[in-house]
Amino acid sequence: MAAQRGEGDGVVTRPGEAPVDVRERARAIPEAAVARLAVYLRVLSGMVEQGVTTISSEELAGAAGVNSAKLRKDLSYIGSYGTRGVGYDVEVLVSHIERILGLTRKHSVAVVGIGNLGHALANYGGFPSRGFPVAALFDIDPDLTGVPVGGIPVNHIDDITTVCAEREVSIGVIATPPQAAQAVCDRLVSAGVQCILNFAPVVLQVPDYVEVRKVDLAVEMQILSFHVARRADEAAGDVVNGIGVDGVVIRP
Amino acid sequence: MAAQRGEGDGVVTRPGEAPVDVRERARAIPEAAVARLAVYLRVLSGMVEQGVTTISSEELAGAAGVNSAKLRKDLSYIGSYGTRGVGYDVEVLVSHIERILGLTRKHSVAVVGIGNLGHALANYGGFPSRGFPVAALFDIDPDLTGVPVGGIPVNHIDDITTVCAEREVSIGVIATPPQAAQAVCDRLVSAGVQCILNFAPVVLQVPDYVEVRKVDLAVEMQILSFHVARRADEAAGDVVNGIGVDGVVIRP
DNA sequence: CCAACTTTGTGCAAGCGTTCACAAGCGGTA
DNA sequence: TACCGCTTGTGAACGCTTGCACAAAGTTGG
Repeated sequence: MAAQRGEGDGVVTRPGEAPVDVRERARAIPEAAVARLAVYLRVLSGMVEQGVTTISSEELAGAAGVNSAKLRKDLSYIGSYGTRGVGYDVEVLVSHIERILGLTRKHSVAVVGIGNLGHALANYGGFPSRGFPVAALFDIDPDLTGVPVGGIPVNHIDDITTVCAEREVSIGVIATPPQAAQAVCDRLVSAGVQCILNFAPVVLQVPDYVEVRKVDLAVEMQILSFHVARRADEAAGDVVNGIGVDGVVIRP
Repeated sequence: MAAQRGEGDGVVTRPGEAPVDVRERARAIPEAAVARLAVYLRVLSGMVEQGVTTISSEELAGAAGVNSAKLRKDLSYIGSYGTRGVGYDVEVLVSHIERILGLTRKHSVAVVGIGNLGHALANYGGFPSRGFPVAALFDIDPDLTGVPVGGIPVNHIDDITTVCAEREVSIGVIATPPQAAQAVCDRLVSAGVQCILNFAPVVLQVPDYVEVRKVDLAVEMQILSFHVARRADEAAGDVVNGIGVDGVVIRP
């Protein structure tokens, strides 16, 4: 445990070759910055297509919807690849972000639960085009077994363990009803899948070494609902109390 | 600006009635806590169905996958509704969280873009059952106009403004291809929609008063990819340096 | 070659959010 | 009633993230 962090151990003490390598760097990147790097990457990919070769932090930040200082700090986590007075070379930046995000390897994806959402995910072009080929589909319904969806035949969930191991699936996507989610998750884990994207509205229990990200539509809606309510209350309440927005007093 | 926060201004100084009301409280709840409240609510709803009447912070925290201290702090933002030595009354907690999240009103939803994802969303049972009735669907394809999806006929996107205003839509969901997203967003905004849930992989430009939340599948996958890569590098690197997981030294 | 201008990379301080630790409060029991 | 054990609610410390502001470093033009 104690040997994991710090700058005085491991890599740095070795004199030869790269002094601070990707691995050491990757470890230090804040989670929040990683999420933004993915956004920058998408924006930059669009730039490449438009033939843009160079971009300043100000421009890129604007396109990504963040503060330029934050953008520069985020990029500084992955190294210094900009040119002062000029900006960043778009292609260089793209390749470095891809490297840091681990996109130089393909990550096979398995989708479990071929309902409405599962269908949408299986057909979603955004996955394969960004290095996430869908390698397997699973459902509990025997009638679906063998039926191709998005070009891939559906397997039965009893075969998750074998098929996932066989096809070297590294990311499992759970799009099942909530009741089935934990059981599916357990199977994925026992198949060696270490990363899970969970669309089912349940809190999954997994071993420490498994990374879970969840997308919960109901939660997203409720957060929006909160803002609607807050706004309505603010408008009503502020006037009632004789105080308008920004503390401006409203005469009765 | 300066009059917005603090405890010595506005509401608190008024002696009568409720001393600190919902409005003032809602404003102070951190965004992160709001997201968790929605999760607590779902867990609690499950508890109600199981007939559980009382629950401790420790139990609820476990079920929601968070630290119990964090849970208590989150609940403290909405008021003190627990009983020391006992725990929380499940139903009381549910009704207070619903009130804070603004779920006492119905929030009509419009889904724009009836492709794979749009279909899935239109048919998603989780929306109406949690107080988010789907009131309108839109697509650019004239062939889809009038066709019912999930019981609701699809309208053409040219009619967004009128239909949304008419049906009092408060939340817009964008499930279009990225190219169309900004234009659709602009229409929703001009229809008076103040909250948007965006599935398109673009950064939307909106006025300050509009709340946007985005769900970006590619970004989620890339974050997972980052963790896969980091883990692989760690394992490889640590062994190369003669140091295994948890700092255990591996003899050569 | 120098000066003026542009843009990066980063030290630092402020702001949030999380976690700890414990006093305060409640129910049960003798 | 007085005590005991349990659980909440919260002040305070800590750590992560953000935003500012500026030195460093590069380019361009003369």
